Amino acid sequence: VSRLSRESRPRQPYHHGDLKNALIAAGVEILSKEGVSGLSLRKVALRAGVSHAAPYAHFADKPALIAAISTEGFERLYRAIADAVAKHAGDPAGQLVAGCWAYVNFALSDPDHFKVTLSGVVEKEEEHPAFVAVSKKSFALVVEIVRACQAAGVLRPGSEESTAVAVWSLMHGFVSLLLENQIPRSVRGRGSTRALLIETLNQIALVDLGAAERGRRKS
Amino acid sequence: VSRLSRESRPRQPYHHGDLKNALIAAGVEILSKEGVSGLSLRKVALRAGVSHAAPYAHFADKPALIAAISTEGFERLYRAIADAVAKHAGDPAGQLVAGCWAYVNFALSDPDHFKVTLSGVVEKEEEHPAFVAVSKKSFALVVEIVRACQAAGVLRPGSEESTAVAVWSLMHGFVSLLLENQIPRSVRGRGSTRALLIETLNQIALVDLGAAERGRRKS
DNA sequence: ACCTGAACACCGTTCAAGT
DNA sequence: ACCTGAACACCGTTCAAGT
Repeated sequence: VSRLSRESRPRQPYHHGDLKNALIAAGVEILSKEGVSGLSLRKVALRAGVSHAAPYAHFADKPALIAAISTEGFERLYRAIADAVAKHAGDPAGQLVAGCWAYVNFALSDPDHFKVTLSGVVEKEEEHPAFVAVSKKSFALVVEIVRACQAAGVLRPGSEESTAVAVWSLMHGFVSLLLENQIPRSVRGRGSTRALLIETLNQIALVDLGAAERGRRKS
Repeated sequence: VSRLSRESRPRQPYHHGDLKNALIAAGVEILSKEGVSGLSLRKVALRAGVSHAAPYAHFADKPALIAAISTEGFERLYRAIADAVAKHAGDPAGQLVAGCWAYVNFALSDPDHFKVTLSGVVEKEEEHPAFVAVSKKSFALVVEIVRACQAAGVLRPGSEESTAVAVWSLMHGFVSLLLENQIPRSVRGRGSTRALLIETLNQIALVDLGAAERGRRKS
């Protein structure tokens, strides 16, 4: 009998379709709502509606689940930047600003997911190929933006990769310091987060990246 | 009798001189050796030679101890940068490079202490005035370096504070990405960490910050 | 293959009690 | 004031057992 009922629902697993992804989704949700200190495997299992030991059928341990959550976050980030780049095709300065703004926006809208994504895996990267893949893809995207900006005279000429490292470092540091409240009120109070971002990017650019925006507002 | 023995060792507390600082030191040690995941209040207490409940006489909870460890780390960082600045008095470009190198060095020599220091406190800063104080002091030091560099034509003119935010962001992002293995091998393999730092700083500087160093090597 | 329930070691925190 | 020991709720992980 049991064999027959199994054959009648051939690919339907035990509990519900896709526990692995349900666990990742539950983890992301808890992270957003309760922060990293509230993220426990037992709570994730409870939210997914399974026993506290069930996750071990899909993840070796807690760090493995966190790696999956990080990968999910990095993919979101990549898509956000890629969308920004697509929306400003043919406008390198616009791509630079929009791409960076997407980075800032992701971090501010879901700080804990961002933090886990960019500083949660650390060791044993080789065990998480999907994470490494999206990380490489993202860096390649930054290199692409930098190349277009260099050709348009928006960024200095020179090694694309070195400049990409500088741009990403500048952005990542800016966002991190923002999240950690390390940017003094005297600076933060001077304008919107977006204005502050552009002011910061202007330190590395050869043109005034805020000019287009201000022009648009005036016209 | 008990009153007499207490008067004979008047300022000698119960167990040993200064448990509060002993707990901080124990925490820093565990952090360096076992990483942030190995840092538990119970282990800290054990290492300091007291019961697991004793820390609560000095710290409200675990976050309070972590805040103290962060403050300690930030003070180390401040001293390292201040030393670098002092050693290169009258040489703004040298101060910039040496100050940034001190930052990188602290992060690489004790990654977990660095990470906890710069992204461990987060909430309720107003409850940790010593942390806020050293953070402000550090930012002021960066502003000072920036001012000297602007006067010497090493960094662009403009708002000192905005430029300081950019310099610190660049540095913090660079170090963070380095620690998280987010800088591709194709870039990291091109030279020493110091050479990579200078290449990154050059993206924001008006002069070649590596020139002095290369000149020194040749002469 | 996928999941449950009991079990173990470890953790943060509280509290009555000791000096 | 400073510290101990017992206690509680929660956690990560393992494992025999169930379907």
